[in-house]
Amino acid sequence: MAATCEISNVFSNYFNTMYSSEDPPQAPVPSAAAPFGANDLVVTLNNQQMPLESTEKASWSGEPPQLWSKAQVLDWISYQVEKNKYDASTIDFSRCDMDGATLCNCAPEELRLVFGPLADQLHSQLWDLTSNVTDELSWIIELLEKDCVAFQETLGDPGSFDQGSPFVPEVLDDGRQPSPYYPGSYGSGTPSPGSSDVSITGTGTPQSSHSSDSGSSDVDLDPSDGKLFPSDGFLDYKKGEPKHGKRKRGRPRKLSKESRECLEGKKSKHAPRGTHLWEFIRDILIHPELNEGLMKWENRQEGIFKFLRSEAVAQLWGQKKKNNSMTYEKLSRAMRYYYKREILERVDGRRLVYKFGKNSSGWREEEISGSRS
DNA sequence: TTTTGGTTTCCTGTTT
DNA sequence: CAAACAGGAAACCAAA
Repeated sequence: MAATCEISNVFSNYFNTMYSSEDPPQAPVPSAAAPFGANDLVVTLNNQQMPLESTEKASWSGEPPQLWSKAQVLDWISYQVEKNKYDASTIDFSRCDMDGATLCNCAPEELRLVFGPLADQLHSQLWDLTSNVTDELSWIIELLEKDCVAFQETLGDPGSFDQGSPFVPEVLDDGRQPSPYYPGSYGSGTPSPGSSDVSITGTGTPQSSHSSDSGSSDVDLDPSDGKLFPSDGFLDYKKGEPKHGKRKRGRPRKLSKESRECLEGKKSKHAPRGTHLWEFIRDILIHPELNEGLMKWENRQEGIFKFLRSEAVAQLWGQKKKNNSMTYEKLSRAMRYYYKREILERVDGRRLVYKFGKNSSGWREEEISGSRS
């Protein structure tokens, strides 16, 4: 039960944050490659007090603007006004009496008449929302639904998660409690905005040659792939071997009794290449509103960061790769391979702490803001 | 079809 | 003692 609620919260909050955290005033955004204005989030880094509390769901969040009611439109406008510290007295609210569809049809000039200088901001936000919501939404909803089923089935079997459920908040090592929700922002397959645009604007490092593939949309959940977390028990699947024919990637696990249970018909298809692990990590880090409790910067300038909830991050990565047996141990092995490639540098003596290396990109504030202009 | 990059999995040993 | 860290080895898979 707790787990189910947790994951629901995760995604609710994911929506809230993703769809409510639009462009800050200082940076309007041509982020075609940045789904749901992901880059926007970056610049709000220091704005800890978002107008909308992360735990509070905006009426309009998670819904395509075209479907907003008049009330939702007003909510959204109020939110924008507040977020941008805009002087609401200059807005003619009587002219805001429109539903989402009408709002979306407004030309920038019309918006300007009503909203003045805020209009461009609104228009750009609206554009982002309308163009980005759909795919992500369906992807995540599908994931959520399946997760719910799976988790509900899990509840009677507390031991199923040998790593412990990442959705149960842990006490952070700094003594803090993680946010009340599980910020599963990334796992939902954020199409790694930086992996395409940010990487390119980056340092022209070696990986940029293939970052196009890694940056391609990784919203790779084929809607027809209803077997992501099969309702007949992904937990069985997670421990087991895939269906006959193809073996699960990686070194074969030793056959356990759980494995054998899975021999019948559980999916084995792995996610197509998408975001690389380091990009996944980076993207969690550069969305501070979403990753609260998962990871944090130790030193943003130097690219030093720390895992706060290592197993949760690993689970999220596993979700993204459709591999529910991912653990921090395995994730960290992949991280260690990055040392050689200088995507990461060692940080000796500090547990769960890593540092971006010279072959990484897209995490520096300059790069991020640079890619937006 | 083969090669290759990027993991994933497993393992043993070491360090914190 | 548990959790992380290290890094070798082997396997997998998608893309080139």
